[in-house]
Amino acid sequence: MAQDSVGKPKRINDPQGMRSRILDVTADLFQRRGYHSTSVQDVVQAAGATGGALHHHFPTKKALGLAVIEERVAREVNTTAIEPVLQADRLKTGVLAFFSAVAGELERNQAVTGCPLNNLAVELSLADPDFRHASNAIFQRWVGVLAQRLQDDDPALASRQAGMLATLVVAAYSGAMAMAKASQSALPLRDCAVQLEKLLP
Amino acid sequence: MAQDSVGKPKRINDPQGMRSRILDVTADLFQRRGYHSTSVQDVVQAAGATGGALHHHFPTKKALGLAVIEERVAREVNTTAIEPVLQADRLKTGVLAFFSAVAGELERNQAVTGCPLNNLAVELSLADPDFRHASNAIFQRWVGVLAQRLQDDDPALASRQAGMLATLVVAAYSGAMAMAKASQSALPLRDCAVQLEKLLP
DNA sequence: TTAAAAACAGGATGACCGGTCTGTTTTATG
DNA sequence: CATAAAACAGACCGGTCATCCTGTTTTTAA
Repeated sequence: MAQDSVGKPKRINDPQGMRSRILDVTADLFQRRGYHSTSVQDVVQAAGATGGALHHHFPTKKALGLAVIEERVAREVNTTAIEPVLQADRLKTGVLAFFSAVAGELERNQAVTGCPLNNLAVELSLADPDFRHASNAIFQRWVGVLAQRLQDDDPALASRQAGMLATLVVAAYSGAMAMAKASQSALPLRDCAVQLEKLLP
Repeated sequence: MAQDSVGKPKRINDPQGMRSRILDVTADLFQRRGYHSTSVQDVVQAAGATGGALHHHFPTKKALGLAVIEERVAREVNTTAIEPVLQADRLKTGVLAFFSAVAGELERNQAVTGCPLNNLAVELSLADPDFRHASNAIFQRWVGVLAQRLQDDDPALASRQAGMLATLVVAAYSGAMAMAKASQSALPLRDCAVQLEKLLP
């Protein structure tokens, strides 16, 4: 019952937690509505924060968007698209598992919100060079890792060829997600997976 | 010198021309900046029109966006992506020519603005069901035409298989254009074309 | 010829946007 | 304990946004 003698603080300063929470809810809002349709007010409300707190951690909306891309989108691409592929016995197995996993999740959910990287890259690449570079860096890393894995699987595979194959995998996924978003169906993803299976070594 | 006896009209009413001009400049603005970053003021200025004229032809921004998708984007997909494929001797030839033509144009221009259908589909599919349906209809028609052409080329090809191949072609193109937009390079497009060549019959 | 509708003109409006600003509380530092 | 910096609170502001509104001109149709 008795309070600590120092009294209850009216506020708990948790800079890391606050910043992380803001990034989380912003990434979620961006995913569902996009960058331009999400206002900083929306973020403040959804995060249960204040304008002052938001401005302290992210002085501009652009800084917030950049942080979302570099810290949240990059992380999600890493955990959902890159790591599973690296852990599989072969790239082909991993890629197909990745496509299947995403398609399964889309079918479980009621709405297809698309690929976060693709969504923001398409919306923001021309709006600002910084956004473009941040998006492109993730694409490049993604393709690079897949290409490297292809060469690890088969050392005889030419580097150029591995890069082109990896590019197709990422492009097919991004495009299929755009089509899935428009059709609200996981079918494009599954269709592409079937075809990629025939092409990948 | 002398004016016509009926006098010079202060204004020329050209409803079709005005509507068409508005759609043209709006499609261009959407392509470069996207839907939400384009204001109706921007459209009015770029079209050399007035708020009244714009509101007369398109009472809301949504109506304008819908018309752009249904009349301009659909037309562009048709002329640049569908017709060349139908006119080629085989789908494979047409698809490769299409990829190559787009890549060539990207390399000639200084900026890669992406695929108009993909741009708007990704930005607007979740914003409004009407936008989504309009985008999806174009995707569906595109895939449908390619699949039909595949079956025409080879009557032995299963319908399901043709549909999946067509989906991959469209997805690879859309995704490659997103990557091209982020990297400001036509390379993703060329890479995907090389890989598709190996897969297409 | 005349009435009505269509095609425009252009200003007004209220909501909302991102950014700023001042002030208060908490925490780190010496 | 003292002091400064960091972390947050919350109001405020100028600008922009999409839409609406009232007129005026042109065209159609009767």
